Amino acid sequence: MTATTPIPLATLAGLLADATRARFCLALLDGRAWSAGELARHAGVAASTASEHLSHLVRGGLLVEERQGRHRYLRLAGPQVAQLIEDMTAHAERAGAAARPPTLRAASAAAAMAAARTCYDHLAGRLGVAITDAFTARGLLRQDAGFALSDDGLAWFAAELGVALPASTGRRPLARPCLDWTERRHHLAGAAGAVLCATALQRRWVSRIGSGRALRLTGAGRQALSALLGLDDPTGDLSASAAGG
Amino acid sequence: MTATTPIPLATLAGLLADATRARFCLALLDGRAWSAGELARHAGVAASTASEHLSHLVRGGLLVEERQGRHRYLRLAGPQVAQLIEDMTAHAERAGAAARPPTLRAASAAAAMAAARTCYDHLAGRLGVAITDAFTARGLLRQDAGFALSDDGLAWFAAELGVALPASTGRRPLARPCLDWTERRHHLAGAAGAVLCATALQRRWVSRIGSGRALRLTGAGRQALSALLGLDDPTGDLSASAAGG
DNA sequence: GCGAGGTTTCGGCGGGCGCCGAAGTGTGCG
DNA sequence: CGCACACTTCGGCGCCCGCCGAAACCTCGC
Repeated sequence: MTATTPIPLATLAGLLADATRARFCLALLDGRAWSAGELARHAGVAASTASEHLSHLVRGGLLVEERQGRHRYLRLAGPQVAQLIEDMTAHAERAGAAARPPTLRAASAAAAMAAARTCYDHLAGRLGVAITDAFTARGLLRQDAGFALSDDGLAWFAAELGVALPASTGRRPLARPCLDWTERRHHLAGAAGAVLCATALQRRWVSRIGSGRALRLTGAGRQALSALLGLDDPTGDLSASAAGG
Repeated sequence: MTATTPIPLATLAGLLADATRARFCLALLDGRAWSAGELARHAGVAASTASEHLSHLVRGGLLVEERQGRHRYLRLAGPQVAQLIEDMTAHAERAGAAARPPTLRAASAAAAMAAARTCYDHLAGRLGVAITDAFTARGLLRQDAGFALSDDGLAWFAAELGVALPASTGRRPLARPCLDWTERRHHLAGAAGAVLCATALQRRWVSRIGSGRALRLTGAGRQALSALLGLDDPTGDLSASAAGG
């Protein structure tokens, strides 16, 4: 009878408060669509359990589904949802980093993620931060009074990268900061970040490692980043070669 | 024995997934410190229940406590936490706005909140959005390639408002967009937004209504906004005087 | 030092919810 | 047309956790 008002904040948080549902959302942060079965296996639960969770997440507006034959494919509902989950992860990592088992066998996977990965539709990790720093150092991105591309930065996409940025008409900002939870600094997100990431994948500057979010920087990528942004050793591998494990 | 890895995202979300804890955090969004008893009464639970919830939230890093004599005062742990909760509220409102009882008696309180309120330490509601629009229209704020104050905008704070902006050295950005969940558009947040809100309160341009987040625009406030930003009717009251309920 | 009032700890209760396996539905392939 | 497979629905189980009241603890003021 205590039908207290639902509190939308609590309802939304409840969707992410379960470990299995959170695992689903984190997996989907790679921006691609997964089938229900893939997600179930990934999270280590029965298909029936996953099915109910996924319906729950779709109803809550965090995921969208696309049915093809006997498959049900699921994606994050959009960049805003991805941003929210990334933000929450960043906060959670900050708070929980202290009380955590220092290392598990999967440390090598974590190392690959820390070097370079996608963050929904843009670049993250040391690579993403290094690119953002290079943008800032060359005056293409200004972070002193907010976070915005300069006129030079807008021109760079057309003249140097050779791709068109979407018009700023939509609700999505051209540039926005996204907190990198391994580097604990901001990297470039928004429509410009998405264009940059898509271009890098398309031109094989980076390639996906396995089926996850981790990326490998290719030789062509190193050359391109050096030529376009004067960026050498973008993932910090050279200077870190003497670091022990 | 299925000691699945804790999943920090789920842990964080779990803190906000309970209606009572969420109510606490939403109340604390006014940026001030509440005593444990005040929060318990506000949420309608026993003091013992509140006590445990609050310890939980402090342990999780969302709240910080300050003990004075027999009182325990609680605040949000910082602007980042406030931002996260605001973001989640915005998302939740967007998703849940459809299936909601259209109106309850507290509609007048909601109306006051929609007109003008604080959002942790900056201005929100129609007032906050109108000020942000005025900034943009006068070239003080650029939203076309991100979200940043222009050089004119930086000068405005010193020359027109007559207050110093904090150096951009800290981790906190000078300007950032904050999604307004009543207007569904961005308003100005960050250090500049905080300075503006603090100045408005200090100079009595706005005053708090009761003990909540809602604000009333004073006559002095109308004059100041008109003189400084060419902004008339910042809360839309004049044009809305014929709107039925 | 004693009472009043704010806060915390402790049991105990109850509901909600995540889990599974089994059975049911729908799709694709041979 | 029937099997295989992906997914969904349905019961049932068990645990987690939020709730309360009683009692202890602490601080203040007299």
